[in-house]
Amino acid sequence: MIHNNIYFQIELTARKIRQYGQNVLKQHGIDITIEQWLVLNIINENEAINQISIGEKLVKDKPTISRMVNQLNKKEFIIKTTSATDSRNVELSISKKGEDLIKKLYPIIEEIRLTGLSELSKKETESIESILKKIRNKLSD
Amino acid sequence: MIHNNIYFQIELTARKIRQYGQNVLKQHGIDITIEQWLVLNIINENEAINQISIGEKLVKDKPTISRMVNQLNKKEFIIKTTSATDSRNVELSISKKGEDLIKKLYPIIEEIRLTGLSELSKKETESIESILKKIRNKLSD
DNA sequence: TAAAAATAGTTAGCTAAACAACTATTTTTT
DNA sequence: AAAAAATAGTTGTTTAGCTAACTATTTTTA
Repeated sequence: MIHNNIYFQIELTARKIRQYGQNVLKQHGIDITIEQWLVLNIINENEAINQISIGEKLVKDKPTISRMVNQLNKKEFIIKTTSATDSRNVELSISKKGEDLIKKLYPIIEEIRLTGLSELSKKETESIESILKKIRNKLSD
Repeated sequence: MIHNNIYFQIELTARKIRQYGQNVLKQHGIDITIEQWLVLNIINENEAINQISIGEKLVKDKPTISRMVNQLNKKEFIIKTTSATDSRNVELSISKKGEDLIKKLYPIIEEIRLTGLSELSKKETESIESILKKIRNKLSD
């Protein structure tokens, strides 16, 4: 049966995590998706980063990052300018509004993380990390 | 850092699995998505099933199933009729063309499964299953 | 039995993932 | 210096997931 399939369980768990997280953000009245938060957080931690670098960190392709960055820009959480030294690159930085959101979000994101992971022992944490990595490695050979 | 986050790793692994699987299907020249295959397989194993039941098995909502079923119908892999006893329900069954595809797909799907999971020990398999379940349960409280 | 509630399915609108094709620069090669 | 290749980003298309709103039946209940 399908439910015994590990692939299915991984995908299902990923969906549940996203659903749960999105729901908590909604309850707090926050207009951002989990994925957009990941991007915003990276921009906050890396001054003048470009989109390719964000893609490398999140393992996502150029169009996906491009669209998410444009969402964040439209919502005025970030500032997007063209690099003065290489006009192919954009330089992304966080806005005041973005900083405020980040501050508001930190405890909420932490709450989301703790909710799902709080009861995992150190051993279980290490175990799932290594098994997931093993699966990814086999699929990348 | 983001890569140490278990949620991120689960989501990343789910994406890798889908990418890898989709790629193998493409290499075999097969015009179906992984998700559509899951639906097709359930229809193959459950005569006259309706869409709600498929949704329950795959833990997906009505619109998602509706669209996937319509794709399969358009590609003529299934036959979709209205139930004679309750016209709210559809009755889905596999077509000859769908049966042929299923037969062709079984070894390919098995190959995809084996590729990622072959080096997991029985203990690792049980371990990841129980940890993923634990996470899902905590998120559903 | 008539009204209300539940059920099955569809449609619309949004985000994200993946791919291909494209523009516009910058760098490398010859 | 001119041509070719590489790089950064955007746009278009398709599929899937999610929510909300909708139609059309069937079942419940008052």
